[in-house]
Amino acid sequence: VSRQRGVRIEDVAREAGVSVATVSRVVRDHSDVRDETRERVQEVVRRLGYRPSALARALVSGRSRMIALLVSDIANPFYPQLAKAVERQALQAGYGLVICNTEEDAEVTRRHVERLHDQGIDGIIHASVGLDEQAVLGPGGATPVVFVNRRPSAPRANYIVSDNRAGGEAIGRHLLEMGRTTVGFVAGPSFARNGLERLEGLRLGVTEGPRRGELLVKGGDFSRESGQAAVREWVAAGELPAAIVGVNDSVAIGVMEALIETGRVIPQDVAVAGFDDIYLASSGLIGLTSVAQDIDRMGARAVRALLRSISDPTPPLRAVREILPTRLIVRHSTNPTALQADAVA
Amino acid sequence: VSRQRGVRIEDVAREAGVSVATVSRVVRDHSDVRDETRERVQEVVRRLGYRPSALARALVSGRSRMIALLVSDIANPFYPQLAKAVERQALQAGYGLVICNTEEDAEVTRRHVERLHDQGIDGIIHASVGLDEQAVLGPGGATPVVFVNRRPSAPRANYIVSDNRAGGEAIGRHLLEMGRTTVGFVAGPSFARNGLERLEGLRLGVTEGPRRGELLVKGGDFSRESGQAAVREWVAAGELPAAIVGVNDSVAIGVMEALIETGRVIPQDVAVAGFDDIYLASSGLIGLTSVAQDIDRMGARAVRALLRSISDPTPPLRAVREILPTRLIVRHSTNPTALQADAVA
DNA sequence: ATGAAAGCGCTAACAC
DNA sequence: GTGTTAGCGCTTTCAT
Repeated sequence: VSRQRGVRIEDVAREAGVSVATVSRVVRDHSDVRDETRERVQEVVRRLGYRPSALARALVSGRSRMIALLVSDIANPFYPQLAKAVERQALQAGYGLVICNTEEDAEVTRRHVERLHDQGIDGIIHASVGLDEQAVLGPGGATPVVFVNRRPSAPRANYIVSDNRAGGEAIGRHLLEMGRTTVGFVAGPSFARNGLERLEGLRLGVTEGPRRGELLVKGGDFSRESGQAAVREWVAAGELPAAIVGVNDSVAIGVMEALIETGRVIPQDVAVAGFDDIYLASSGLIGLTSVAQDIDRMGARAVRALLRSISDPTPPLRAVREILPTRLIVRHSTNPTALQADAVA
Repeated sequence: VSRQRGVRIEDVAREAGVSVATVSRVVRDHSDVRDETRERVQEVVRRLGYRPSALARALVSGRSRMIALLVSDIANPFYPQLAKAVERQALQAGYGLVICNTEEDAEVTRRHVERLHDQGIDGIIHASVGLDEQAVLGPGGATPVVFVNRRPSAPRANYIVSDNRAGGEAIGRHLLEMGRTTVGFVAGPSFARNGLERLEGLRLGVTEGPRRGELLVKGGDFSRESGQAAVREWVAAGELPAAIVGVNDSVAIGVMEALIETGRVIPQDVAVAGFDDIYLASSGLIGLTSVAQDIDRMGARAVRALLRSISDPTPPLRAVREILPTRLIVRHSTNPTALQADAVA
């Protein structure tokens, strides 16, 4: 009936002349096994090529050693980098990683979470929480969740996010320094807190600093298209700002595209900046000024925090709440004299 | 001892006044259940919020309803798109998807495959087979594998790839038509068959057509950096071709970067083209001529083929071998008169 | 230090 | 149609 009639623990036990309990102890590095016995068992394990069934282990132990990463859209260049960081850290801790696309849809998230729960997932890292916060926090109540990238609204939830506010402020001040007094912001959807925080910071930088500027905001999502659309609307209305900031680099690239298309020169006519510092931002073809996040650190810390709350079943007294520093990378799109490739400010 | 003391099938059975077997039949939509009984059980299932444990099911049935997608590097923009296509199709069939980064490293692949096997994975789609072909085909011998994107060397393996040869040929002919007679190709690693096929096709298009050109080849990998390096070497040697083709779009973008950096104008001085037609190729900032693959179809077919060979344990008489058509998308990087955004040739 | 035995939650014969 | 039962492969008390 079974499909993978491989070597079972029982086979090892028989061959080594010990009980299954002893074999189990050996393969799990449990102490309380005489060295001689241990070596004999290990030899048999090697010889027979025994591999414990993760399935059976998970069933009996209640731990699958699998965690999940939820992202809105893996095709958004920011997420693959995060995914790699998370995978690396997870594998190192002996955990497998499942990546799920939520498509910013609470129902899709709910289905994923349900399936993951059925599969005995040990924990979830959600990088794109939005309308689906309840879907991930609610049902599998017991399953630990750590939010990254976007801050959740639940008061006791764990999160590790970047200092988007400081990043926005840095961009704002930088733009003023470059002599731009009207600054446009192409925002993200209102359910994404990182976008709101970026706007908040930008507003601070533009309107509260020693020099003052004016801030124009247009709604959008995280796509190139919404960057293009915003520019076209501004152009049509005859009120194109002297600088435009996208809620992320994709949007900023869309902004650049539409500007070029309408004959503007970047940055002479309009300066452009974004957030995330995706790999392509540094390309000589684009040279986009951007606020870089420490993705590796975010991923690594998230995994650590998650594994901690998995192994410690008691609800911790205080939730994990970390805000990682960001740094502004100034490139050609805001400063024509910036080094072609990479100038760190 | 157990962690998720949820509702068990036994609870449902007791509450509904039937045996666990009957409940099992109902939740699996098995026939041979009286309508009245079925409804009563369903009501209890709903009321108690019973969800079958995928773990227990997998253990006893030998099917985890999980498949894996292996890619060399999820940060390469081609793969996320493929991953989405595969995920969509898998979910629709009731399967979960695990994505693993092989880093082009056979040992990494081996570890992934081992872990997946331990977890009872039902099948594997490998999108980046290279030196790790044995690692994925060998040990879990029983686990079905379908290769996509890169063709495997094993004679009886299943694969679904694009017609890279035809794509290369199309680029070659197009470049000759645009008056370029010396064409450079920045190749991929020799273990990646898609790269070899692209070169083969390009050679055909450049040297065998009605018009003749000269082909120069430089080694590289699939990264932007190798595109840059190739250009720099050609420049240093004073033998920069009139057109350069990258083994993929990332390489082509690297080529463009280095050309710009050395003061060349694209396409007047040097025309550039690539493969994959990643999302960014169509950007007005880049406008890269590229050979597009039908990624959605590739993903969908791969999943279907995989699920077929999962459900039919008998080794099929003939392996699945499909070659999907590609199409050349001409943009500004080879044809200055091409429409800014998207011109399909 | 080691073994025996009781499950983990479910499916699949096989009986009725 | 429905119930009984024997596992799937392992971990984990509890004895010894």
